[in-house]
Amino acid sequence: MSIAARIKTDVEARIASGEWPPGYRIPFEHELVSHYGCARATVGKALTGLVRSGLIVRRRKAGTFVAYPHVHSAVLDIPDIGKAIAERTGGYHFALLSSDIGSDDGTTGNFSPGTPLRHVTGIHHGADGPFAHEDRLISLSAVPEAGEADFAVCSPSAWLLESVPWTQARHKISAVGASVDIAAHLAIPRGTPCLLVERWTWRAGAAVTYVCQTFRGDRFDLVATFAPEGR
Amino acid sequence: MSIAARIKTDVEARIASGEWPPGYRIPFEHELVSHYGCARATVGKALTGLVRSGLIVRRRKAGTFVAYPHVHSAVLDIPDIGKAIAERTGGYHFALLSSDIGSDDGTTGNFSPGTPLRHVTGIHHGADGPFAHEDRLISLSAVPEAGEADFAVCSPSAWLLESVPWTQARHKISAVGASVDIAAHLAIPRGTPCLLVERWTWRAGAAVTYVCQTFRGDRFDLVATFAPEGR
DNA sequence: GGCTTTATTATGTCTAGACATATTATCGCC
DNA sequence: GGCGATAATATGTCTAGACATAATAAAGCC
Repeated sequence: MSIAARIKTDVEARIASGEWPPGYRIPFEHELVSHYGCARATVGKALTGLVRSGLIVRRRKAGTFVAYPHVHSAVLDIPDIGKAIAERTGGYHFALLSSDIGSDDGTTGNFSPGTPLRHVTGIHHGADGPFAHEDRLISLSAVPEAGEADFAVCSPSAWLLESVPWTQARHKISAVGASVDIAAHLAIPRGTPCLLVERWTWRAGAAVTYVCQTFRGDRFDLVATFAPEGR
Repeated sequence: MSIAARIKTDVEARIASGEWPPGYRIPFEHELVSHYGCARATVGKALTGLVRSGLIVRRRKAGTFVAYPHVHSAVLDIPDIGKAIAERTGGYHFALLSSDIGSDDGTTGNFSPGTPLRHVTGIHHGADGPFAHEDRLISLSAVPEAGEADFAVCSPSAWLLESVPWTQARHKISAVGASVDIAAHLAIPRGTPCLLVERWTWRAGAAVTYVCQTFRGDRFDLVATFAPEGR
């Protein structure tokens, strides 16, 4: 493994572990240079790579800082649901349906069996009515603070974005007909086509949260733009 | 604009214009060094950036080559439909429904009015039946060769992937109920939830193709993995 | 010819500097 | 205190080399 790659890995590990939280100023280049005993260009290469992957931001004279996590990349923009709805409809609020604490029974396959979980369901409302249903599991072993959070005040999506740095995410996007339950919550007829977005998020290899969001098909679509760097 | 950025732009322009087609061996580093009068590290930086964006591939001793275009990135993998279907179902063929030549009447908004177009529709079949419906427009001003291509032999998706380097693409993903027409072609009841993927592709700023693919919701979903470089 | 070994070569990574640039902090002035 | 000029500093970009590495081409051998 090259020196630059090692520096990258080390910095990533500290960010993933939470040792260097979002907003933290990581060591200056010259400090990393003396720590690793390499040239500044090597440190620069490692940090430039981390900027590209969105883990850090750099400002001249000020230094290099851990970026605030956000669920999007340069190519597929899946922003915070609340923001997206607010932009489209001009209003937004999250209505909590249920919230309880349990543990993974091993049947879902999303977490290791026995993992303590917070289970939250709710509805995302736009200015003109219900927009999406959300069913979320949060691992309390990965994020113990989630046990205390009041999701009636702050939606789980927004809360997690603020609090937990993620290192890996996977989305599955499919089309389904609304179930009786979901249809009632979204005020649409049963069987109406809906966009189902499932997202798994990991931090440093540990599963953090699994969410299943059902969007009204007539009111939501995902847009992905591919314009590789600088094109 | 930095020297590295200029080199990058120049190389991108030649690839986008078709002057350097897929598979073409671009000048060696030392040739670019003498052409731009800069250090090898600067050329290396520019080319490394192009590797990351998937525009070129590099092989020691052999040189640097223009990559074959593919509709995917490190994060959102939307591969060739044919391949995807073949992998999932174990078989694949494309059945041409219609093929004609016309021009943009200005109502769709996908191309400039008057652009000569080839309009193709067809069905993607897996081993166990119809899988997706495709409705495609190809700009004959951007890709004149598309006027001659026989899409009964090679599907438009595969043909375009082989022939046209793209520089920008946009996807819109939504959920819809199958229309009467589409339902008949896909052998599903009318109104069945389907995943609608629309894709616009550009080359060097010029619209190349627009495609609207309707997938059976029960047989297809998209998966996007976010694992920014090295994570 | 077919095989293995060797030399060549283009890229991959690195160093130890240099100068440019953006931004912040400080100093002096009013 | 408020404001503008100035100095300090971290990053951005670059140079001219160096050695490592992987892949190819050539040479030699059976």
